[in-house]
Amino acid sequence: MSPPPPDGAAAVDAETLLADAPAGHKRELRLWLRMLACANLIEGEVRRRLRLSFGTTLPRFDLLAQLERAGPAGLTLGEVSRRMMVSNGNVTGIAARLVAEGLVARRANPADRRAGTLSLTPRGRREFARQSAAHEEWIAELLAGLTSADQAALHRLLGRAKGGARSAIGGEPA
Amino acid sequence: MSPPPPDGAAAVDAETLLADAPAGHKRELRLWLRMLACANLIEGEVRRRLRLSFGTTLPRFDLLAQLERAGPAGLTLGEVSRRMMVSNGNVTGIAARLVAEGLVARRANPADRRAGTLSLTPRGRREFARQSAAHEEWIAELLAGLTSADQAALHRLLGRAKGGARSAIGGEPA
DNA sequence: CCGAGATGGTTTAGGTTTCAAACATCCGGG
DNA sequence: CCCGGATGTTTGAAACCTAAACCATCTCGG
Repeated sequence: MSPPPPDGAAAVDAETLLADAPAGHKRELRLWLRMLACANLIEGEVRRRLRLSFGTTLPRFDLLAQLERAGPAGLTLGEVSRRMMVSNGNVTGIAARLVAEGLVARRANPADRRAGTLSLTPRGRREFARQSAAHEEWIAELLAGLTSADQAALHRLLGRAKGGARSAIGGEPA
Repeated sequence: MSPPPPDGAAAVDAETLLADAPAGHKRELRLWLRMLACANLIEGEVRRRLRLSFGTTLPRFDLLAQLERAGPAGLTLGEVSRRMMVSNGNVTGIAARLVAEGLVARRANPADRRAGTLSLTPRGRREFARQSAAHEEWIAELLAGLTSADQAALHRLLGRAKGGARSAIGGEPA
């Protein structure tokens, strides 16, 4: 399992990781590493720009997006946690910071005294509108290397990959 | 009893986020959200399995992979940082834990007393071999929904996307 | 009414991550 | 030789993230 690594390459990233796996599933591995590198590249740039342009972070932005999308009724913490696919304890902290910044309001639910409901303040709504517009431009810019047809094909293939992964995760407790 | 990993959640995920953006670059946005969802789905499952099967984490695994690939000469902390595309301060902490666990050796460089060199211990090499084999199987399993042709096409498109993003990042300090 | 379990949230402990600032060391010019 | 800048690493603060333990409340059966 330790092939003498034919050393070389100066500019290396995660993709070069396993240039020569010995046996079977080398192709899948390379595909995965490329997908990961691509997603991390874009995500990192988005995080960087959110920080530089708005002094915020991706989790904050995502939470605001969920509330914007949910409308004036707002969401409970648990609902936000499910939609963002993160742990509930995580949402507690992010929401606390957004409330402290005045972008999100939190009020108690009279019907269920356990649940707190989050919603955007007017300022939060305004701020998210700014951020969201910039975010959309950034993504378009970062994906500008793809033609329309490329985008469609990629979208379709990723859908298939996502479905396969989801069934592999949910279906088989290997 | 906190709900199991926030994966199941039949209802909504990041993709549903912006079902109806008003204006221009909706298509790119949807593509990006799908890519992100797909990568996060797989990455999360890999993290989960690394934790359950080996009691380790993805960054630790990645660092071992870099050292394995680098061969017996090892790498400096800075070189590892560049290859993993993470900050140097980050590598300090991860390496410290791996050294404490006995999987990685750290020795001073007589030629440059600033730089520390990391390399795998025999135990580290053995342990990584186990983890790496399992990891390769997992990836193959998680991507099993794709035919060989799908994989090739996806690989090509992601390469194009990655190149475009890279040039958009490096080229224009917008 | 009352207790058991389910559900919503918070807290705690451990890791990961980044940035910025400090520190250590090397290298080159004067 | 010595000073300044470049380079390698560490440290500290703040945020994020999870899992697990815990608390508060709700719901439902008896």
